[in-house]
Amino acid sequence: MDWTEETIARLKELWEQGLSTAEIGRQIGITKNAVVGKAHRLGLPARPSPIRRPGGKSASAKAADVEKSSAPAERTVAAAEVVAEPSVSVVTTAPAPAAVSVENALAPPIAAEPIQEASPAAEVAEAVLVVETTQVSIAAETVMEAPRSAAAAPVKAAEARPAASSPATANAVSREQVATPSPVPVKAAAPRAAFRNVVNPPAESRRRGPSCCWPLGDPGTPGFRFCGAAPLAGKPYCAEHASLAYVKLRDRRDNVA
DNA sequence: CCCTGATTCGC
DNA sequence: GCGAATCAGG
Repeated sequence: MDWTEETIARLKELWEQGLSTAEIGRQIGITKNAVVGKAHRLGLPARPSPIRRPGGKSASAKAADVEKSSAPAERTVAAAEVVAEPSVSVVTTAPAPAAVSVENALAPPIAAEPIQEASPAAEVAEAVLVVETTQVSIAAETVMEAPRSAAAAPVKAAEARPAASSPATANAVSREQVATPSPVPVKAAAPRAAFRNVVNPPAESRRRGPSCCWPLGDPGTPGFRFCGAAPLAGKPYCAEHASLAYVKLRDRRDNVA
């Protein structure tokens, strides 16, 4: 691993976001050991560790430590949370499961994503509402379209995403997983892009407040920027990029970028 | 078993 | 400096 400025920056960024070391490693394409090692060397703030090593504190110091253990909370939620999503949405009933086979249903269709999470800002709530209603129409639309397009388009979408995110196998799916955006993160598959245009009207570019930090373009080059769309509550990415970032896999270790 | 983060230590 | 191996708690 050559630690370029970009990768270090990315490491720091993800570290500050509270991602687990393993998760950071997956996104950067290195092991968690490398992440921890580097973070340690960089002097990044330690996380609450699940263990105390013999080299460190005495046994008596243990009791004092116990109570301070407050976890990074939100991070732990992310995985489970996304797993739940496909079944949650009002809209999910319609096209997704039908179009994508059960074991590929990992790709929570965009329609399944953003809805219920509590949004701090009223502004966001509003946006969610818009999305929600839009989704309904999408769903209806897609239902009608399904007979002719289901065989081709949605399935392609399902397999295109993981393939684009990493060269690894796309079919093993049972757990939640963060896939690596390759250096240049992935143009979404065509069918998804179609959805996206409806679901995310170009309002996002002028939003204020938290913004999706999915990198677009090559870091260090003029065109590089971050997505900037409104992120999902509690996530660093917008709905679109969260769906790229969180991918189900049977075995995470197969998916290292 | 799975997960987690931290330390160690050979390279 | 790097990171695999290892540890140890949940």
